[in-house]
Amino acid sequence: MQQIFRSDVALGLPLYREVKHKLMESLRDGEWKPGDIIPAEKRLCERFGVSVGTLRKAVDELTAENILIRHQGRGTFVASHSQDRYMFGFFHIYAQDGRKEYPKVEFISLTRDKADADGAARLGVKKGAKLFRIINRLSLGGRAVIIDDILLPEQFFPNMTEAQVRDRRTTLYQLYQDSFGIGVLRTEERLQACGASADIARMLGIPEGTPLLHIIRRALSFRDEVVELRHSYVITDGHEYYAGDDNQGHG
Amino acid sequence: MQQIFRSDVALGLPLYREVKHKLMESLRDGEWKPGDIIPAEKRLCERFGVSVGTLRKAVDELTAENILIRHQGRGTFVASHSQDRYMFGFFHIYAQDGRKEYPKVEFISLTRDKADADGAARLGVKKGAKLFRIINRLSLGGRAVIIDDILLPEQFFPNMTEAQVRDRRTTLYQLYQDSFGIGVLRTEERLQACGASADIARMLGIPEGTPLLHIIRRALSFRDEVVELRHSYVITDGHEYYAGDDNQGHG
DNA sequence: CAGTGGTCTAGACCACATT
DNA sequence: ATGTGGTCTAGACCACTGT
Repeated sequence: MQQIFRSDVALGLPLYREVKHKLMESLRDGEWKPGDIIPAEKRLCERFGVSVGTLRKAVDELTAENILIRHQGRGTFVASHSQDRYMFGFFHIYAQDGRKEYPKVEFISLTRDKADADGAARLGVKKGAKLFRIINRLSLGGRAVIIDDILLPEQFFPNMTEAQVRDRRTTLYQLYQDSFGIGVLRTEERLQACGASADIARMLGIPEGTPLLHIIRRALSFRDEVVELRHSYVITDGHEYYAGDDNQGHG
Repeated sequence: MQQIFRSDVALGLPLYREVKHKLMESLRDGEWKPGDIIPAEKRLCERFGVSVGTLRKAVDELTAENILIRHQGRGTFVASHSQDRYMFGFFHIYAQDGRKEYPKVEFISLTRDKADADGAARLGVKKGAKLFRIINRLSLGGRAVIIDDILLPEQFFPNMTEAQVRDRRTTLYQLYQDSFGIGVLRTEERLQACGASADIARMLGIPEGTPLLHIIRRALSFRDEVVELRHSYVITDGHEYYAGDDNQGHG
């Protein structure tokens, strides 16, 4: 029989949404951390007092959002940042022949900065708020093609040091996760074209004013806080940004 | 009881995938046309000899792909092209303040052309194959900001006339659907930056070489044929391309 | 082998839209 | 009142993984 009394969070929400919400709470509160296995479906059914079908529908949505990952026969795991996940879900630049390659990342600088009006609006902080600023140069096929200009609200990254950023052997999102407990759940990107500024032109070795693809990415946490604002400037005479379903590949 | 004998298409496929495949066949073969209502779930269960849960899982996937649309209490319908659907699923340009607006489309030309090497490769036709070429100028907020350069394999659009294209009061995808029976199911887009060519600069009233966002879109049919190749050139000093989940909006 | 997720069933009740 | 899709259940069996 279906249970009569629902949690007070329920406001006409389907039961599976309630369950999903409770799972998200457990994730947000750190009951299960990235890489952890979560309890078996049977266990979770008992815990929430729902049937398998309902539990599965909740987990279905979380896997579709790349928050959980199921492995038949092994269990269900909390998604964790890795190089592969970065390439799969966050890095959208391909060579024009369709190949995809992990970029060589060259650290240029870590500085302290303050939010200007635009950065503050995009980050959801006050103008003048303290930020870290990371600049990286990325190479593909042995050629420098991308400058990343990354802004991080200081509050989320206490005492971040240049050594941490320079000497890491992981993606930045792994660093955020492992060293600061910041889980980047999803990103949104806005794209424009711009001419290379003097600084960017110098770092990429191209003439000032060269048309570049300008990607403005916001990275969001579990709580929908903006934890990173990244401006990427891409030379696109040999590469392209692919916008399509993750599932349907780059054919 | 679960049926023992499966169709010969089944090669270890889950039953709901078989059902999905059969639904796709009926759509492809025109048993149900865009805008039509399809039989009720109960009917389809009988027809395919499966339970509701299985049927629903098949339909779930088709709705997630925007091929079918469910309306509680009314029925399930075949997705049909409309202005709203175009804005929702295919047009990704927003004003920088986040507003979205339907562009004013100004017809410039319809000509016959032949596929060059690049176009042939992208369209999946032979070099030199006959094409129609449409050029449109799009305005947002009263300002010309986009040039669309559209290539169509002649085979899919027999006897297309300038009047059809010029005088339509619908989106092009509605025209393809209503006048040629071509259903655009999905698109994929590649983005680059380029400098405005002399032609584009003249049509947009900007200096030659101005950095533009260059969107290369392929539109695919039910059969995964490329039915349209569209080059869009966008002025992005007041607008941007938004790449994010359709569901999560442009906040 | 035991435990996990993946699929499928048969039927119930609910919410919504139309007649 | 009827018919539609939306949710939920309780239990079965399959496929895969690790011991």
